[in-house]
Amino acid sequence: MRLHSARFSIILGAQLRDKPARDMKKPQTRIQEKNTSAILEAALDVFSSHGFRGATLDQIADAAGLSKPNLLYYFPSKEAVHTALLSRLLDSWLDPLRALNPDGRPMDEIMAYVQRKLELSRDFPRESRLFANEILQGAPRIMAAIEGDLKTLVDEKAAVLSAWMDQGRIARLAPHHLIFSIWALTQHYADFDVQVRAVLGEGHDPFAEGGTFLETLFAKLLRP
Amino acid sequence: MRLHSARFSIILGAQLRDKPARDMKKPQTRIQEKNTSAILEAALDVFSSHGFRGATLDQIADAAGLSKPNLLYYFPSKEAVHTALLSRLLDSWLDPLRALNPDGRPMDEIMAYVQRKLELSRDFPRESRLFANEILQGAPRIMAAIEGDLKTLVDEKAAVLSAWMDQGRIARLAPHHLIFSIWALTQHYADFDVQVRAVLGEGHDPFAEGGTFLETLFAKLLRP
DNA sequence: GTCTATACTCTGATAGAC
DNA sequence: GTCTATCAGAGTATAGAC
Repeated sequence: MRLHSARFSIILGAQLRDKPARDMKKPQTRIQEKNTSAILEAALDVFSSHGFRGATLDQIADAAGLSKPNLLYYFPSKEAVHTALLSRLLDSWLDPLRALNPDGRPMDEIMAYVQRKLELSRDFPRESRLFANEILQGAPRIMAAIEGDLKTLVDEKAAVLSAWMDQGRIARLAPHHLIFSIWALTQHYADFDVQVRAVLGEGHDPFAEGGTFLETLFAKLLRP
Repeated sequence: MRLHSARFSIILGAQLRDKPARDMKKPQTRIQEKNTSAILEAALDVFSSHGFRGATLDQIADAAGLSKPNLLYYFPSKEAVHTALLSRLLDSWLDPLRALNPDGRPMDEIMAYVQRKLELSRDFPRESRLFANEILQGAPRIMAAIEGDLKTLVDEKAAVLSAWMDQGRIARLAPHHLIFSIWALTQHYADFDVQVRAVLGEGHDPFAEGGTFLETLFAKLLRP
């Protein structure tokens, strides 16, 4: 499976960076816009590598090139920064699954989904780890969205997969677990990146090799 | 795939609980032994659900039924508690892979490994999350072991898999990535437990369903 | 061995000058 | 809008009584 760095990632990248969030002050001047995104960029770095409680406003402010009170001028609290990041992320995170087309060719659609998810892991590993941190810690700030939008979307797409199975166009499998397996396999390359690289050693491109491997895996798995 | 809660888990459970760690004061009296394991039990709870920095000694001491200074009588620092947990964990964590027998029947050996890993996720989810937290945050306190023991063991077992592939006894695949896929798929059920349960809804047993799904997946994947 | 008291640092957040 | 100064609380760790 060839991962293209092209159109899809660029579009999603723009979404991940620019989509306004609910708890964010609406940017008005150019300076405000610049500072706000500097804060979110820095916060993504810090939250994704230390978790919510492990991250400090000092670290974020430093990385954003602002003073701590100045950061708190843009966001009312640490929690608000985190929420702003998560709410921007979740929506974009679901787009690849939304794009799974019930009228497409089953194999192509699923393979494209796997590929898009792997691209997300490759191009937005910090976002993946931010999400993983949140889930790992019990999803205290995101549970509603998971039980709501996420579950709704997954149920809908699981029904699509199930229909394809009924028609004998792909192998019969538990559709929800098929989706979990795509998440697990693709996100592993982002979330466990340091372990993957350490175990593979020098001279490997985990994402390229992973892409090939996953293409084979799902081809064999889905063949009716 | 039927997950048995029996012998294997009990043995590993004992290891995870009782194996002495390097940075731990050697228990001597019965009281010391009891307090030390109460601390480690409590620390596992807290570290696995909040990460290293997110965990506090207050929480751990409370959960262990001790005062904070008393906790610090048994372990010299927060870091020491964490290290004690991790070093006990890592060794036991690798046992299932060690047990992969080069002289066994390839399919049986790999399936047994998958099953054991899934049992670990089911029976020791906190340990899995402790490990995931550590890797996610860049493995600052465990990198040496990953580049050392873990890599050595994986390389060794990858060679076994590769030999089986050469003999045509299982399908040809990138052996390291095959191992990653087992880790990713089985650990997902522990690490993303709240998401899996929220998406599945009521009335599901994620681990039982996952066991069946993974058995099918690897049967199809490995068939020559 | 265990506790109370406390030292000292870090952290999130606010006040108020400019 | 941005900064310095600062507060109150939480955090790790230690001293010292018992």
